[in-house]
Amino acid sequence: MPASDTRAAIVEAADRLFYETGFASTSFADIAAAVKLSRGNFYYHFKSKDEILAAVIALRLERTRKLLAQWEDEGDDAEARILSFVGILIANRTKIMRFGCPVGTLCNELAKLDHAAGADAARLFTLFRDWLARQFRALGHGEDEAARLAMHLLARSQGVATLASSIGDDAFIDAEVAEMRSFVAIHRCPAAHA
Amino acid sequence: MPASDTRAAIVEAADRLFYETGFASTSFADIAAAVKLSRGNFYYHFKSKDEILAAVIALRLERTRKLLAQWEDEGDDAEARILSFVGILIANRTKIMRFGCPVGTLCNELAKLDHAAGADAARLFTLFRDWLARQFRALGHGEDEAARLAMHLLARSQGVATLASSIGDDAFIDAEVAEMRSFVAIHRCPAAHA
DNA sequence: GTCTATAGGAGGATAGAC
DNA sequence: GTCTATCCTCCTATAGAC
Repeated sequence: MPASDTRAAIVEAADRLFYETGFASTSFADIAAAVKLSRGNFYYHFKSKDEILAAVIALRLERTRKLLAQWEDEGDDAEARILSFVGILIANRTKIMRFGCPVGTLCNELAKLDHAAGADAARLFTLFRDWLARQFRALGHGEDEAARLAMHLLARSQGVATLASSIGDDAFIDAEVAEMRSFVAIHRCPAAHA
Repeated sequence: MPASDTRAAIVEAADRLFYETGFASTSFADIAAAVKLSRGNFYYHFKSKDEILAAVIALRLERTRKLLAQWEDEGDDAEARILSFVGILIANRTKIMRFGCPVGTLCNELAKLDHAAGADAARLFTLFRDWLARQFRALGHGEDEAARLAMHLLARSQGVATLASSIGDDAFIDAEVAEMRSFVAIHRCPAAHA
């Protein structure tokens, strides 16, 4: 197999394992086993665990950018685009209920490890934040208000993910998503709530 | 030193370390060093890491019950009591910005480890949830609505904690707490938003 | 109740054959 | 590019002296 394919398979497996079992608790042996590679050969592709983490974060950043670009294309208007964001709680509900949000849980873990990559992982959040802020701007909100609304929506989706995976109440996600949708509807027109 | 004192010191140190560096990343040696105890002696008090975790969760449950009872005593009315809950984001802001919420991050970690104690840790959440629900009931809300409002407020505080520790924007906490306070004010009277 | 010493194993990382 | 073999460190856990 070409090196780039093996490398991609490693990053893919690490991405999944870091999400499902955590960064600290995932060993080289776990990743090697997932891609059916010997531990020794592993180091031909990655010199350290931090290097794999960097690659995983880079992969997630790239995928997030593509996802946001896709929502940008598909959404008829800014409101529809924001609702695409809200919808990931429903689309990914099964995994979220088991493992929480991939972004939030990784950031939490890296913060506790005092890991240098924590700042890079947080860029996943700012990607969503800035994109959401642009959508609220498009709805007619001022710059500061749009930024606030973006952070607010991001925080709410995070809270839902954490509680859903902790308490595991299925109806809770539906209720919160419904509330978030009406929140978006209310903020469709800046004049309506000023 | 009596065994109970040493034991209490161990649980105290483990509580802090599990919060600040995570459960999986905290070793026996770390805890032993924190209480200035040899690793060997450690096993006189606790047979396994899971036993310490159980003790830490029990300690947190006990402290949470006391905290809720205190808020119950101090708050003049249900609204004031709910605002005590909202206020922990301000009171603990420094630690939250560095390590997130002690409850949420522990539950996240145990979920990924598929650890049996995850259910016990989640009881920390349900303690807050049930207490909040009772306060909303006291404000005149129906049982289902009170439960929903409780989960909603819990989710929002979780989201704020996660984003605050990830992105680290200081003004964000203030803004969100202000919004939560007005949310509570709006739901002071069920008739006002029915 | 506390210590030192140590067993046994897992994890990160490297060397060198093929 | 992939393998096996190996080193070293750190961790959980135990044994036994004091």
